[in-house]
Amino acid sequence: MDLQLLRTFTAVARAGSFSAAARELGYTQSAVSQQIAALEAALGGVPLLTRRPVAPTSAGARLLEHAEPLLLRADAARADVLRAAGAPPDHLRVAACPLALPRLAAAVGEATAARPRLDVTISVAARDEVAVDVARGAAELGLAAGIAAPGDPLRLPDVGPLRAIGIATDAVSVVLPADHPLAARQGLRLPDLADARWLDAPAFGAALADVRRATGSEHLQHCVRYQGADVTGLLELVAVGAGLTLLPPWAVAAHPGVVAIPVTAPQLDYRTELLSGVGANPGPAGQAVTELLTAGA
Amino acid sequence: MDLQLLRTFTAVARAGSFSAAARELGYTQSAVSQQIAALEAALGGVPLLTRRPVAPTSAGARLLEHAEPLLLRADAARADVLRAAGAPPDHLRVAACPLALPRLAAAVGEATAARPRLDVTISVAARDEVAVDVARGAAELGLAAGIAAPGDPLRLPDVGPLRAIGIATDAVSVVLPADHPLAARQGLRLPDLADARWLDAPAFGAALADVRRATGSEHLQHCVRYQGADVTGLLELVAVGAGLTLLPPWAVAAHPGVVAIPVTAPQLDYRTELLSGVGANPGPAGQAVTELLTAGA
DNA sequence: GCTCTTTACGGTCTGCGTAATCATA
DNA sequence: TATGATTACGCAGACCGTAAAGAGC
Repeated sequence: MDLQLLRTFTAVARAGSFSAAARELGYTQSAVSQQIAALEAALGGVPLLTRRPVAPTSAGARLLEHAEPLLLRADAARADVLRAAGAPPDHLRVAACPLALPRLAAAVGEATAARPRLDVTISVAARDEVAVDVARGAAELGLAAGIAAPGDPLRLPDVGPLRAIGIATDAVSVVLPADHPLAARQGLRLPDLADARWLDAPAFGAALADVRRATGSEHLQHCVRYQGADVTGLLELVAVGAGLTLLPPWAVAAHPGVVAIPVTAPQLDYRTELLSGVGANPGPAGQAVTELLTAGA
Repeated sequence: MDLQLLRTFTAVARAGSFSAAARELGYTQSAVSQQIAALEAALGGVPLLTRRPVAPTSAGARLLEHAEPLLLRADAARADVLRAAGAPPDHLRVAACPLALPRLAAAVGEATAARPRLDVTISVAARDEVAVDVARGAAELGLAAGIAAPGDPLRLPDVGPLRAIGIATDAVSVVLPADHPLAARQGLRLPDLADARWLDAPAFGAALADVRRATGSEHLQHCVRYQGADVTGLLELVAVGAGLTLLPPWAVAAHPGVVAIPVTAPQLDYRTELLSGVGANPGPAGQAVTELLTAGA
């Protein structure tokens, strides 16, 4: 199974058209048609796509599920090899979850004070995207944050070997609208909130899967998904009753309309990890930032 | 990056010789040499192997770490597609961890009583191998067992989408030699045992990584690794002081020379999960066994 | 000097593009 | 009928095997 065929297959499935995928990939229609035929032949003649309309068959859907991680890992492998062989970069790129930014800002500020010529790009992304960026070499360092049981590492997508160092753990609070019946409590047990509506906020490490594990509720509620990276927006959604979320209390501060109640059970940490390539040399700037970030831990 | 080149690369690295790898793969020496050269060229001209002696460079070592999971996932993808398209098999193959065998035996026994023509192959493997076997299609069903925090799923190697259903949780005990100073205790806290020698017994879901997470000890002791699938052998090792291990108390029974002390902290479950392909139809036999196994949960 | 890898070269096969054909809305 | 996928065909490049050359112990 050639990865190039897989790439073409995903493009066709995504575009819903051979011709559109061909344009996207710089092939002719004919070439794409032949590649799909070759892929189907290589897989025992199983049809992967229905034609007209073009849509994945059930077998094709299964393949699609595998394709993205496969291509991602292939990219990660290439990036890893190039990192191991190449010279350390002079420009530092850091991908970070929104709630890791204060710590990152502190470290970068200190580093720039020490070495004025520092050249850093910071990009904000959800936890999984941070891991992906580091794995693909789009960033030298990553700061991922999210909810984990005490002592557990974050559950990052499997993008191959990554070095992950825990640099901080904060407490976890439930963020509720101020007029919520439980808003006056001193502490809350998550299993008691298993039936609540939860916001799905992957950028803040409070993705639905995390919440479900923490609350122990099997069925996941239909809920609002917040793709933004801005805490204020998330808190606004909580304030208007779109759902609850889990955050470290300092992130809520004194936002009007919401309150943060400590979680008493189960024991949870809001954990921040520093991600980097296993064999990578992040360069002098990356080294400096790494040391500053890990020093606090 | 062609997967075939990667396969050849791993063979060369494993064999430590171009010619040996060529014989193994059915190529000529020359073809292997050209494939390696092509792979190095595709990766920006980075040398992946030193020649004479043939050994991976640091970049090659990074690639090797990616290669196995990549090839594994590719196999899993192929198996998944074929499962989705093919007819359900009439022969049922089950891969199971040793400590899941009693439950499996009960279910298979009941199933064979109901349908005498049942055709089942059972193979015993470590937890990770069970997951790999199911993913690659070498088994229709898998029974994986191991230690997890309450509510957490087992930490299986990422081999793509697998359906995992928890079918049982048992208590966890520390298995100690009978003459151990702590052998008379009623219960034990694992953090107090962080400095103990632990056996590394991956087949029993007590791999070192699990133990380290459970005990909270960062440094992993040099220890004895037990690759066997036989509980008696493992208990013998404990009896002679080779190290401790974590098992459900029923597995220890009345084995001479060892005692099982319940773990009081942290909270741990010995969890058994039933694994199957996501879109797979396990066939009538698999269906029957699945129902019997999940009925108890 | 011997073993093992690399390079050179020729044949075959794959894979893409052009263009014609076919199927479907 | 028009859009879009498939098939036919020719050519360029990839890939493997044979054989000669080169490199390291």
